[in-house]
Amino acid sequence: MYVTLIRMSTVRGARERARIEVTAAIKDEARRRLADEGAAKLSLRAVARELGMVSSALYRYFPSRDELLTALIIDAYDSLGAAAEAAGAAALAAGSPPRARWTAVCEAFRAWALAHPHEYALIYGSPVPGYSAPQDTVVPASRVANVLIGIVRSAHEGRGLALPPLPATLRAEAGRMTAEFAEGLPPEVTAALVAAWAQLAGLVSFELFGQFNNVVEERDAFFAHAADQLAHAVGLPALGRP
Amino acid sequence: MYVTLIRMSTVRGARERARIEVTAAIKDEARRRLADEGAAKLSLRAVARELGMVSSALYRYFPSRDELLTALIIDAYDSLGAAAEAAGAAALAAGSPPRARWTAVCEAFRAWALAHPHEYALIYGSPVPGYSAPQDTVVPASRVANVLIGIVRSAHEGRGLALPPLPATLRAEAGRMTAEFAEGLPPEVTAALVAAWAQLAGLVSFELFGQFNNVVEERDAFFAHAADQLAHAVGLPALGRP
DNA sequence: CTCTTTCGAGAGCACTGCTCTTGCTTTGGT
DNA sequence: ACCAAAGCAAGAGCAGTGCTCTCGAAAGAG
Repeated sequence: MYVTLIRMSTVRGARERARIEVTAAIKDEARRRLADEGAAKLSLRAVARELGMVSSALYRYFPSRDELLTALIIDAYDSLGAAAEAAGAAALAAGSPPRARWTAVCEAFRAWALAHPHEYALIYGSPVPGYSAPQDTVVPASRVANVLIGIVRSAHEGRGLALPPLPATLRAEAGRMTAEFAEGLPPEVTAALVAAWAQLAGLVSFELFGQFNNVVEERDAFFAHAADQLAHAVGLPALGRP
Repeated sequence: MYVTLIRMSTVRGARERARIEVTAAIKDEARRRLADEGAAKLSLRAVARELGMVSSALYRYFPSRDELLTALIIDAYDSLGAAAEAAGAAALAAGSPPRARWTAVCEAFRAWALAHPHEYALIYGSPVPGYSAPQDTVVPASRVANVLIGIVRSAHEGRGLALPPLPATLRAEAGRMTAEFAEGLPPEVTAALVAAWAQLAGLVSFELFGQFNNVVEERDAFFAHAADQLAHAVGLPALGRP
């Protein structure tokens, strides 16, 4: 059994090695074309042409165009999640207080989105196919959220966060959400956290999708302030008062 | 000149009448197919087929598929804007205080989105074509924002809204935004309002695009609370204290 | 009644996702 | 070392797409 696991993760032969390489090459080329012209115009034939193979050969690696897009979505979630985790870890290593760590992660989120607009659109824009959310995407999708949860949790463990009580209609739901993925947090904080997560994406989406054109000019300063207000909304204490 | 204006708005002859009717029929059928299968799968040929005409004839009415989509986008903005305006006017007529009017408009926004998911995705999701935002869309696009601005402005004129001061980096920008489309509001409120507008869309988008699947179950209660918190963030006083 | 504009129909081009069949190469068991 | 099995690339082909062009008929203007 142990040996089997080892052999599963190692490269068995030239054939499997080639398959891995070709799969990666397809995804790379697809990502390049995605960055150039967006998901709508991503065509399997063009990817195959660019790779010097015929389009039908590509179906040995991805059973359909949607499956290729799903693979790109998972990679995008992982890339964005890694960026958020790195920003959180760096801020933690620098000894920043929770609120500064929160805004650092928000800034990293936005920076990644600005650097990979089409990949961001792929994951946080409108779902391109018949909006199928395969189970493979839920784990990578939760990485960003988990970073934010971790920051708020450490702040709560440190000095205790308090927010106004929830309306009666939301108390059970907030308790359930807390038990499910934010154990230890006050239910009010969990509810605020989930909302802040969506609101963060709303801010970035509006900037990226042109909704802020002719409205917001100083994007950096505007986002920094909005992210700080988001931190306030989840109960993180303001900086300056230790 | 007066006669000319009259004749511009009236129907000149059978030919123009037919053109208007056919144009409307094309948009209706396109909207129907959009609601069924989404913008990605909307095909001119299918629309023409359903209307009993040949695809090339459709190009007499819309020069390209993207132009048809743009027309649908404008209509969607107008429909959503009308829904928001109606909700705001109804709450005003009922004598509701600003904070209740704010949440009423937010609820109307969400209700419209849930009722027209693909049209919502068209305007607030990722831009489908080469992300062209024609100038024709900016006026209808601002209707929702104007309703929210109006509510906050009336609240400010009533008793004066106050929010913590802005960071220095944002003061000039907030002043510019205020002068441009929110005359009379404190700059801090204008900045919070623009952020809240994007955050509102973020909340709705997350629900609609499946990001809340397996996370938020009680969507109605969750959104109601989040919208209320948004009202708090722009400085609207809480209910219960007149 | 003419002449011009407008419109629908059809053919056609270049492209797409996807399937199926045909051979070639690598692999794993005997 | 051999040989069947599996994996693979290539090509042809199907149904569909956006869009262009030409042609004949209908409607409006003079």
